[in-house]
Amino acid sequence: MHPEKNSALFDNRLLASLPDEDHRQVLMHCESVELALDEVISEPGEQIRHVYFPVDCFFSLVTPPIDHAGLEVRLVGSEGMVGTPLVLGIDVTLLRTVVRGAGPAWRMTAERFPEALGQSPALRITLNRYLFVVTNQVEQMVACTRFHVLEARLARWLLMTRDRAHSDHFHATHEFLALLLGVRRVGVTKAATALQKRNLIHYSRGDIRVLDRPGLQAAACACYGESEAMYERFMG
Amino acid sequence: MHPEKNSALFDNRLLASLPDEDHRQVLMHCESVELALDEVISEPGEQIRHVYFPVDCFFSLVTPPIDHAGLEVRLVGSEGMVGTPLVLGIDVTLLRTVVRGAGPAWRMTAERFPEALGQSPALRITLNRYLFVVTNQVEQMVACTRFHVLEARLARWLLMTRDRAHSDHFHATHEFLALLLGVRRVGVTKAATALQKRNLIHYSRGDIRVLDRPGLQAAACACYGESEAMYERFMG
DNA sequence: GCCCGTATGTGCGATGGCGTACAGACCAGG
DNA sequence: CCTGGTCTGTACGCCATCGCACATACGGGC
Repeated sequence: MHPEKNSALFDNRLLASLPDEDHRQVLMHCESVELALDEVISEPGEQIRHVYFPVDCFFSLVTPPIDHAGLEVRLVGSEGMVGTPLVLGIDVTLLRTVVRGAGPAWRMTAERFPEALGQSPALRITLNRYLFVVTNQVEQMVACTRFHVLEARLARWLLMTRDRAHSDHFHATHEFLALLLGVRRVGVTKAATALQKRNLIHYSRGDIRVLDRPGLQAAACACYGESEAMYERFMG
Repeated sequence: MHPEKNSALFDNRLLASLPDEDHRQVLMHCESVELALDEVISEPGEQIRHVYFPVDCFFSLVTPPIDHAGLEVRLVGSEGMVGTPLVLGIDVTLLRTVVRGAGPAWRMTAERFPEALGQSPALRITLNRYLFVVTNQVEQMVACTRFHVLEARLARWLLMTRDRAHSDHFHATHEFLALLLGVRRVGVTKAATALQKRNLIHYSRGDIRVLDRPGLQAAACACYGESEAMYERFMG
């Protein structure tokens, strides 16, 4: 665990935005769990058994491989939830969900979740809004992935991960990043080297550190800011 | 209008799947409208005034331009609806919606829509499922746009449009296709020429005709089949 | 029947990413 | 302290697409 991290400072933002009464009621349905790095929460086509409200951990949601390997389409941290299909009453997921940052989360069983939704209109409204935002972020990502060069996409990913890790310091090898971004490992090495040479980041054997956040944001595509702004506009 | 087309044969699939009673009730809230080619239904950020259930017309939903021009992320015909954010209780859209195939649709005002949703649980369930499918199709599209070459993507687009136009014959210039697919016009010309040389399609000055559907499907990426299969699995 | 605008075809150098191969660098465990 | 595995750096030819420029082709309107 990184010393600069203090989980007690965080809560899940979706739950925190609820009125106290609803907040308490929802948490009564939840249990507190500690998630381990690289733990697989779901495989494509599987039934959803729990929804997760990350407190100080985060997840990577990856498309199933069809022709090629998968591709990361969402990064979910304490600003979101895992198990969104259940908000629509659907109990399967078509994405692979992996823990990318270890830490605590609230967890609710899929059986209890509809009950919680029924009890708290505020929860319903919040999660509906969240679904809207996420959907639009993914739509945006289609364009981002199409138009933006790897270096900018990598910078964006680093910023998004930094935010969700609540730390400038986190873990990901070039090999792994290549899988998430849908490019060759060598491509990541080149892009990462470029960012490092500009003193925006430092890395070594999977150990990544963001040195210059504003600089990194300048190197990233506008999608980063757009995406955050969209969240704040509808959820903030 | 194309002679091979007969609108009376079609209905909106989402509405058609409802129990008779619900179907009738929903239609009572609707008015029948005839949409014209290139009519703009919404611009990014605008308030939604109507939802549309296409009967024999179809729409193109395009992301807002950020760095680059937009990019088509959805094609909606009689298998779907326009105005999906309202299903989540949100009355703005962040996409540009344009009529790509003229024809009839059912239309309901944004004010009446929540009422209709409340009256018919079957409608609610159907539209929730539809949202789930669409979301996953867009996620898939991130990967498709990333990995597949233009010729395959073009073939896929032609097949999807053919299905939604209910005809092998429809209209789109290379210039326009380039905008939707996020590539140069010249790229579309090259890809389309290749498909034409293989006798899969014929085109001339924006007039496109699919000659060999199975052949075109073989030329398209697997995403086409996957996408259709996903719809059938959850909506069929 | 000519003309002009729209649509399509072609050419050329540049570039970002691909696939593969191999070399160095670092760390943990025997 | 050596060794083997993991991670990172570099090299080379190839390909899809880019950006730009220009050439042809078709067809409706005067």
